[in-house]
Amino acid sequence: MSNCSHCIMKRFNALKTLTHDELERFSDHKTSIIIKKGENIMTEGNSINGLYCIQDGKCKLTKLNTNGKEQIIKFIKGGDILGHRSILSEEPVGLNATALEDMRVCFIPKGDILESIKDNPQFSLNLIKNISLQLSHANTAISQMAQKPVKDRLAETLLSLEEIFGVDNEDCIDVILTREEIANTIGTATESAIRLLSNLKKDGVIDLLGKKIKIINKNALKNISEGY
Amino acid sequence: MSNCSHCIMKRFNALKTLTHDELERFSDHKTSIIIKKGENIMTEGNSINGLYCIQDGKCKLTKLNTNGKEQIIKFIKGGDILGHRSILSEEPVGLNATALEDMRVCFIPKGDILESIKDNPQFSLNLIKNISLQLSHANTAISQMAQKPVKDRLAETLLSLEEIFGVDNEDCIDVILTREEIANTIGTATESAIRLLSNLKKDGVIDLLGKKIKIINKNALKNISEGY
DNA sequence: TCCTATTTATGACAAATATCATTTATTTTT
DNA sequence: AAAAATAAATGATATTTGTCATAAATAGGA
Repeated sequence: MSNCSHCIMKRFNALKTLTHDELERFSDHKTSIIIKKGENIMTEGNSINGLYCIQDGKCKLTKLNTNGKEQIIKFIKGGDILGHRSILSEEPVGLNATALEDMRVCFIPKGDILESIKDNPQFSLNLIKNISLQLSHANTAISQMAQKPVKDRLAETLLSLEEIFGVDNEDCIDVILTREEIANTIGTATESAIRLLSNLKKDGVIDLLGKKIKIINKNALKNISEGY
Repeated sequence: MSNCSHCIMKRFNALKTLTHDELERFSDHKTSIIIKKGENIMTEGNSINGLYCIQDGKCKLTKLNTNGKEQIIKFIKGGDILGHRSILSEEPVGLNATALEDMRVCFIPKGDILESIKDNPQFSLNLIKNISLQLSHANTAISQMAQKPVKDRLAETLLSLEEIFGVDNEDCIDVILTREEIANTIGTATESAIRLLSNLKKDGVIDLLGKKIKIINKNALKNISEGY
């Protein structure tokens, strides 16, 4: 099994402040998991007893509404970590993490994480910063959901998806989402999302190649996202 | 000037884990401030060099949208703290904190807070829990903004306002908000908020006494907030 | 206390968005 | 490769929500 000391994860996030000894301890206790597309890494309301390091693959963090609708809160990719909020706050997981494609994930038991939090102030500070940043993004999202029309939110979401996942060799946003998932991200009906995507294509702002989306005019998209 | 050791604040929040010595240190360095209705305690984008303890009074945390609209993210009252997120994440303040009425606030310099964070793991853990809880609430808010109609969100907000501020001696929700502020909380036009409030009154679910709002049928309101 | 400014309220209408129905395209299964 | 299932696209229509206009009520200042 691979060793945490050499893992790409430690280039990212809070993990980069871990010492060699801490990484060795993680290595000894970690388990590697394969999550198939559509499966959950974590499930809303469940308790969790460790930290997940995403080696490879993408997932969506969702919340099920009282009306049965799924809201996508955030996207996660290789190099991200999951579960630290729940460990720190000692509360159940608040979101579902569902694989958008097959994933490789490492699980590090809670005990090891807590030990590093106790011993390594820089590590815990970085975890706090991570959560703070998420809160800051969430507040922005509340504001935009509440006050921007669907078209603006779609434009914003497309820009943000390209930001997060980058582009493939055909310059398409490098993530495969159904139209329903896009709708569940911006908070609208699937048909509305489809219609607005078609309009953006007609206006030459984006191109649609099956499920793949290519941003053609990023400036136009930025303007739309700001209501122009 | 009053002493932190005897302050009501230490019954609440993260501050309850502070030692007597820490509180004495806070006492020596703290300043008391009066914030007049309409004034800002903190302003979006500004940096901050301490923690605010709300002794008395209410304020709103808002975000100004690119389209110039104000979104109310959260309400704050006596016993709450402000600014800890910014201190921990070493980032500018993300929200405006504007007094809804005259307020008494204590300011504790950043240095003292950071010292306690370093020395007192329980204190920093409680700060983290506070931020985590806020994140959890924010995610719920995103989901509801995105997927619930305005009427449901209004019902939800009224229940939540009563939860936060309690009721006065006439059983009215104990906070004075303009209709515009209510609209900016649920993310709708002022006229829409007014209309829906009128409807709720007509249906006997709430009563409107000037700016004061009394919840008459809490169950009906709960049902509305869940889409029934 | 009166005057003025702001806030609340309500109607009329316009725009945005959702829902339903149907067709076409794509993916998955057999 | 064909059949079945799922997803995407689009039109028609209903509903929700926003905007503008105006009147009534309330609050704040001279």
